Amino acid sequence: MAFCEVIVDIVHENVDRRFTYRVPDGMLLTPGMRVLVPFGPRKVEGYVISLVDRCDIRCRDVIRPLEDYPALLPHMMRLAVELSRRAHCPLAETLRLMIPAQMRGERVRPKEQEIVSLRADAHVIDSLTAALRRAPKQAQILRVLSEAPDHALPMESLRQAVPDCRAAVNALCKKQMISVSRTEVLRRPAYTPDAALAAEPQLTPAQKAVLDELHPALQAGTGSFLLYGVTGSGKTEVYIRAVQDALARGRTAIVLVPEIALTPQMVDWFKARFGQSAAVLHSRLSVGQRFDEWRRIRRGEARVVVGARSAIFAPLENLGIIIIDEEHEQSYISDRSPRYDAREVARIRCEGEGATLLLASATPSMRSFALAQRGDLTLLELPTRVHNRPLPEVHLIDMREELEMGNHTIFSGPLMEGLQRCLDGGHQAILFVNRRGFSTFVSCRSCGYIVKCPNCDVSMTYHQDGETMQCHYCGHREAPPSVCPACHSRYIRYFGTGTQKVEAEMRRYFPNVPTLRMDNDTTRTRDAHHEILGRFRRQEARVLIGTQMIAKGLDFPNVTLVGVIAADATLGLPDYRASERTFQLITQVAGRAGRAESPGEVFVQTYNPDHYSIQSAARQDFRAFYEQEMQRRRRQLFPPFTQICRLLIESERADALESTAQSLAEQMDAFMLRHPELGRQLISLRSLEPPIRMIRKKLRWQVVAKLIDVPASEPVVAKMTELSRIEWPGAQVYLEINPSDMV
DNA sequence: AGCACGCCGACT
DNA sequence: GTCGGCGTGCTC
Repeated sequence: MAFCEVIVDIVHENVDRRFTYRVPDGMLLTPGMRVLVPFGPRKVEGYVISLVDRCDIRCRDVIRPLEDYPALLPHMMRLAVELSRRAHCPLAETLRLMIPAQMRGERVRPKEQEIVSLRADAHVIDSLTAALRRAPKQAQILRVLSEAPDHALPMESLRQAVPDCRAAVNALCKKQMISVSRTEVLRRPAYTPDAALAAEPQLTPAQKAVLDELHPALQAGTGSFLLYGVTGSGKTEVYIRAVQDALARGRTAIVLVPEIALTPQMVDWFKARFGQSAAVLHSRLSVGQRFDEWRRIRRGEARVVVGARSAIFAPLENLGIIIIDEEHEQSYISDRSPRYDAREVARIRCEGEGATLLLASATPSMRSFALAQRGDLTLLELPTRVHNRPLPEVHLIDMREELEMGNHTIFSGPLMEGLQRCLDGGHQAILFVNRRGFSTFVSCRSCGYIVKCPNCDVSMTYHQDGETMQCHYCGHREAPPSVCPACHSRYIRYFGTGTQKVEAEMRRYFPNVPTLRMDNDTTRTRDAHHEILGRFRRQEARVLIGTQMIAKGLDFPNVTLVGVIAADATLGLPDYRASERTFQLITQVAGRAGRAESPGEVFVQTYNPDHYSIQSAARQDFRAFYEQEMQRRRRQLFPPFTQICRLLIESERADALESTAQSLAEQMDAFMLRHPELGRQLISLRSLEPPIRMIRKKLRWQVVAKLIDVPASEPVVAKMTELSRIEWPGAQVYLEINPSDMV
């Protein structure tokens, strides 16, 4: 008798264990296969964990396998187990990460196509067609098929060549002259090969040196590296060569990039270099395309996977290397449950599968660089740009001085002059602004009243198009008031700068210069991203104005000027990483300038010209920034020296909010009291109001624990995880670990 | 998570 | 007398 142990696809503690089912005679099951099983009164999907040959209790039969192959490879199952252990979540939750979401519930299936093929030999066709004088359709079909490659055509194409051929096809089938078979077709994303992209550039000595260090590690299937390469230093070519190295030894590779950097140009480029063996997973694929790419990987047909965060779960075997580009990006942390950090998953996969890990960035994260300093990662460097092109010259502009000199516009004198020079020289410019919209707040000059969103505790942003105020948290819109709701004065004014205002000011000072704006508002539609960048590349506009999304990865050879309108906008956020983010943003955006022959110039406008993150970004001096920031983190007990865990509570009702918060704080206190040995792991435990007290009509509160870093503090995190998973009456509780902001 | 079983209020 | 409220408990 054969039995199998199954994890049912239900995410709940109560059923987070193995259930044993009988494998009916003749049913072929292996571990990793997905099955349909009876579960109480209903049928649920499940994952076969193992096969066993005896079972003590009476058990029910597996209904059927969902696929005829194991969707989960053994090492992927081990990965799911490890992740569920670390995240304190049910195994079903992490098993779900290992397959395309649509595969569950059979919401996506393989696509099949009817293929019509000729059964007779080619040389008998002529005589046959002659015999079919009275059946011209049949004759035509035979002729078309005999001219087709392999004497076969998809039914669809045949129908195009020979309209209304159904009856004739059936007749020929009966005569056994042709046959119709069903074959699976892969839905592949459209791609037109571009020979120009396929060229192999000559490696610089620095690139060669980096690859020489990677080579032995790849050979041994070990090693974790941090590649610190300045903007424009040719990191991508290093990735490609390292992947080629892995493929050459029969192994496979994953290249993770931030979704925002997965532009069509980038996709085309990887396909040009790796052809059919590359699978590209990005958010613009259809459900079917994603599923088919996944299966191509699963079958070993694709051996290089280029994709965003979730591609870290690509079902590759024989993994040789994982490369994570723009390693510092927050987008590698999943915002949905189960929360995972793709960089952590990569580390686990590399260790478990004997692969090399390569993290890379021009602005490494504090955490990774600290690991490199400690020797847990091997530091590799590309300190100069390719072809010895200089890093752009950065001018820091003190906007307080501009104000004193009577300049009340958003452009400083030096930026204006620089823009004029750049445009006169026939070049292009990028202006970076941190906020979308026109003005960041609407306020009364006589009483100081600030218009707030009725659903959220935040100020409304004025948008020029449509003359509305918008809430960037809940999307609420309303018309701006003409008189102050508080004091009835008519002195309502708009303050702060967004992308729309910069666009308007550009029109005012440079009326004949075409501009493009790229922010959340102009990239709503499917291909808007691609389209805007395409137009800028074709020089249809001279100036590109945009938010974060233009800061990274873009490579426009004709851009010689980059302007940062308000460099300190990110500094004021309630986020221990605010300085880090500011440094990264300025450095990355500055890196967009002077990437080809003409040198670049960068203008950074700020009200805090003395701040170390702005100072070191202006000098493009990562190490100086790193040293200062690490000192501050150590002094103020912030990550990576500690771990911040926050229980965020949301509720429509103040009483439910309060009672939940109180109960959470009490339970944490009680837990700490019960475990005195954990006392020294806890730096602080506080229950306090967050900076934004309401979002979408939901009141908010937080219980924040500051802990000495893992693993000793793990039981505290486990307790907080447990508390966050409880159903709280009238309130939602979310656990965040080292949250990206504390609003 | 779902769904059944089970024990108390307002209705044909 | 029944229909239905949602509390508790189980699912191989």
